Amino acid sequence: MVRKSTSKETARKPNMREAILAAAEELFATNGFNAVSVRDIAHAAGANPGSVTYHFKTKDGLLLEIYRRHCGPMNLRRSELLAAARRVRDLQDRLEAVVRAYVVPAFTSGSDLAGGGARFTRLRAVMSAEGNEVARKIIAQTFDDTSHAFIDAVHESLPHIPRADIVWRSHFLLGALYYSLVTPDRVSRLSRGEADGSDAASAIEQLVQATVAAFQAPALDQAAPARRRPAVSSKT
Amino acid sequence: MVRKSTSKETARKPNMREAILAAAEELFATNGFNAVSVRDIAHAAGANPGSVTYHFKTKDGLLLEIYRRHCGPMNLRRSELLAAARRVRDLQDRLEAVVRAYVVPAFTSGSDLAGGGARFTRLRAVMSAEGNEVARKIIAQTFDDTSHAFIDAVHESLPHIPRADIVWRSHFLLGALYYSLVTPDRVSRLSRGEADGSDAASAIEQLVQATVAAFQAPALDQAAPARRRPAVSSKT
DNA sequence: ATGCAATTTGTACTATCGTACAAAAGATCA
DNA sequence: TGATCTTTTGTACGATAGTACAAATTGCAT
Repeated sequence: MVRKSTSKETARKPNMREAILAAAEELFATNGFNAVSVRDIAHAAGANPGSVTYHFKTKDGLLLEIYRRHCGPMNLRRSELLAAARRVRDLQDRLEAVVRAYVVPAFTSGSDLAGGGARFTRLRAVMSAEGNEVARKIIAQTFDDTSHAFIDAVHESLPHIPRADIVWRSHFLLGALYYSLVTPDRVSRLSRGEADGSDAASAIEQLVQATVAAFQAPALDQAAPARRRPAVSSKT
Repeated sequence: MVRKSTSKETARKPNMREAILAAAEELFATNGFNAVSVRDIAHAAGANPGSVTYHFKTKDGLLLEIYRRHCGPMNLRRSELLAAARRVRDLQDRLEAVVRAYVVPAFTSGSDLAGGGARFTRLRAVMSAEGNEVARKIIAQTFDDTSHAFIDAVHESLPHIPRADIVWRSHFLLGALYYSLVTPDRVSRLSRGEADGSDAASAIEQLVQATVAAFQAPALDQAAPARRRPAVSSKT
């Protein structure tokens, strides 16, 4: 194949479609859907506004395509890791492996899409916060299966914990995961430089450790504010 | 100046300013900042678009005023509860009280503002996700003191845990808290009706329980070498 | 009632939004 | 090469955005 470049290095355009998708991902993930205009995206991608319409018809269509590209690979990776985690014999180790199978694909690249894992997860976090309709539909029908599989796997390792409690705690996990990707600078700031919020490896380890402990907490067998039962040492 | 507030009917339109603030809060918290127009807000408040300009000058000014009204009372309530929590003698109980002091004001009304606690927290979550500039400035200069006080209080109860770890875990707490307010329906859906995601009391108890356990997890540097970690491929 | 300041209304201006569409440019192959 | 299809460009249109501003209205002290 003969490449004729060396003229413009402003992001070679062998595939303008990809450039638009990448630019849109980044802009949506950092500024939200409505704050970003089609012209912003086109400019960031070095493309013409009309080109966005040509490839994706509408702005919603562009968002839809971003989801379509990532959901498959990420869910595939998750179920592979989850299947491997289920085969871990030690119960304690298995729980950690299960949590890791859920967390790692969200932070790292799922396939050949360059560094797209964390970016796409951040995008999902922002769309979720904005109550984006396009995203809501895709999420419910694409990720609920994965979430149920994850919850079931956790429940297998912790059969004495009610399923509802596990749902709550896995919900907290997703919230923590999202927030870590949305405002990593807050970690750096509050730790006064002792921790780097944008270091994916640290975030994963911290999140896995904290989440495993949270899952292992005693169950809330009563919704009543009648304090805890003496599961762990209590005072008087 | 003599204020004449004899009428008990405070519902109709004695204060259009308040109605606009409440409507803006609700709309921003559910749809994001950019998705809501000044006309939307005015319509929801039963006011004229020009009235918004009159009271708050700009759309940013409106958001600023929302923050101004809530930050004070919420932080006051938090420091009161935190001070009370610090006086709990039993270390285990104290940790739970400290976490509760952080969580409860975020879910419940902080002052006379009707049911505004959860709504304002949801608003903060959405603004954080959108990377809103107005919100970012206020947050950093208003909530960092409270966050540091909270982190210090947790550290007092868990002196053997490195401060950086506590920062991470309290960051996870805030993320979980935000997400619980942003998409409570997900909890109901994934639990197949066994749990009600929009029940504030349940959310608080579940979050407190899970978070206390997460804080009590062993520190990362002592946990890592001791145990064999399940193999999981991760890239940068 | 009368006057005055505070508030609400109605409207208009400019900027920018998403999107459509025709023309230009590039690619592909008989 | 010329024909045909794909992609990019440039421009335009209607809708809606934030905001300004004058006129109309209201609330209160006199």
